[in-house]
Amino acid sequence: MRASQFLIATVKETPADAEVISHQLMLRAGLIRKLASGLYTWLPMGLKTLRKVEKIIREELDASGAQELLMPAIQPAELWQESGRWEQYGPELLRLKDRHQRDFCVGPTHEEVITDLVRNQLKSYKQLPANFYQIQTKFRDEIRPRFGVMRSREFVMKDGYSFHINQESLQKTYDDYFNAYVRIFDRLNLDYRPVIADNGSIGGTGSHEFHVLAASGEDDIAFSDSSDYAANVEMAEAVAPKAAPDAPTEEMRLVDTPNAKTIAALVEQHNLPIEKTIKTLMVKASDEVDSDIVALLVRGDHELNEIKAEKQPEVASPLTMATEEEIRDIVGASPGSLGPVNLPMPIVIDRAVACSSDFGAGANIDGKHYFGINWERDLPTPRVADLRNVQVGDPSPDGKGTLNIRRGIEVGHIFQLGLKYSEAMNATVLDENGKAVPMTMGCYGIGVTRVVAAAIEQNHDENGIIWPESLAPFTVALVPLNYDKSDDVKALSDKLYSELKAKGVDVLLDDRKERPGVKFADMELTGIPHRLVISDRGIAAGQLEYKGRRDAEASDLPLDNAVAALISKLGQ
RNA sequence: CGGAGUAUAGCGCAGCCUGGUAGCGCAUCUGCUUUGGGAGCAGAGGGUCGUAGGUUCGAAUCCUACUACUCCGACCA
Repeated sequence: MRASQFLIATVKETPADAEVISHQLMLRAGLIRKLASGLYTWLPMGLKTLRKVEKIIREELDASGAQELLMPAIQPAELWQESGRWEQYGPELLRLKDRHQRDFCVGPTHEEVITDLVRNQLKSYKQLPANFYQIQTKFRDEIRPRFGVMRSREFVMKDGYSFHINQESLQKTYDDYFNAYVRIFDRLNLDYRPVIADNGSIGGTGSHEFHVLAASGEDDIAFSDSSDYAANVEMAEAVAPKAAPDAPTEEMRLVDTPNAKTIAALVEQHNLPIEKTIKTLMVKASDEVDSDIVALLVRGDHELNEIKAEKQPEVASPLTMATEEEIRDIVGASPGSLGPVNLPMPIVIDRAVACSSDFGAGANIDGKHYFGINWERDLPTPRVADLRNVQVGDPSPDGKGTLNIRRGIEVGHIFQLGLKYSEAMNATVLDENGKAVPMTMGCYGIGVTRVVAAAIEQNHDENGIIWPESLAPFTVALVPLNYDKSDDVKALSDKLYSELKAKGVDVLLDDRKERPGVKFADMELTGIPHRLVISDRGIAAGQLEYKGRRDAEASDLPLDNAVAALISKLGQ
């Protein structure tokens, strides 16, 4: 490609509304332009990269046995009513009516459409497993789009769906997808981790997210320092610090704590170690228990994990904190003086609380706490559960090493759906006995547009993007100086350009009538991995200047062997 | 959804408080010079000041409504 015939829409100034580096660089390098909140045009330079991501995904999925198809972006409401999600999905689902006043939505995902297709096409267990994917534009009306294409409303997603006669078959395809994702993200040169993820309300039996590690990520990932254990903090198991509490050494006593309404104040004013304090959180109860609210106890230095809390049978879903009035009605004290002693409601305690001894907690009397509380001696041990977020330094749940926590950008998610959609939508096949059975399903997503942003978060410097070759819009930039004035420079540049093109190298010839500084800055900003400078000076010396995008200094290639020497540098 | 803020040329901003008919930098166009790190000089073009209404002799400026966009929040005992 000649730069004079290609839109190079670089800008010097950083756009005011771009927060994260990838968003800033995608705008500055001329990859995207905003149309409206959460809606972006992909300019030619950005689309080249997007297509390279798609190509890698296609190659690996095709090799793993998935078949590509393409479904409509607009979907009829009937299918969503069948699955129950027309009511469940909420305002993120963009709904619209056609000229006949029939209801439709713009697809945020395609479980309903693929399930409808498969139930109509596949009738026998002999046709399973079936495994389809598409790369297609989705729309989710996000509460708050941000970070450019990282969280946009319209985005390109690879979504795959598989159908099986049993769990064993699903597990095999699930593993195939897992391995294909590993190959895809390896080829994309991303620093990523597959992590154990929440199954969400869908249930099912297994789920992994693939996270690119980056400070701007919106999820916390916990991973072991000495094994490959990694999990979303939402899911990471917090193991008990020890098997049982120590024997009591203190008497339980009622202490006046008029100014200690928070754990921090309690610790500061009463010389209590924070790990000897207990937080009592009150949430709405489910129908399972004979109470309006339930108490959840975590240690003062720990945080409640809302996902784990919501899974407790005593707790109403979605998790809702009790109001101050509700607490006062039942307990007769304010938040800030709550604790397990004499508490008239069901209690669930975290594992770390269960092995605490001589601890302090509210007395359920305003301005008073009990200190020196011990389970069994002072009150029965309530039901124990894993309720808290893991923290840095916690032991890894697999028993190997301790946990670190870093931010991650979710770029992929694989999910065992089980029978959720096939039962709701009556998607069955006949088994060996001629009996209709619902198909077991899996679904598998990659945020294609988000991958581009995530890659920039990991690969940039003060001069711009640093593309790995697998993602670069162009592999090589030819930068001639005085292309329009020097016949020698022009002849050599054109010759190199056609030779590299003939070898299949994706090359950009910067034949623009610009000063050298402009060309250098643009080639660096847009992140092209290899650069050759063609100048009269170099020609006279019999050399071409080469610089890799990550190199500190340029080096020289012999002129008579330049193409071969350059090609030997590619793919390293 | 709750809170805060912004809206003036393609981009980044000043002007608004204290009303008098719009300006700066970059970008664009023309000419000359320059040509290995986002050039210099000279000139030019480009704005219904987000939209609608109000106050006023007069509104970018004051008032009202609306719209769009941005940021913060939705872990607290």
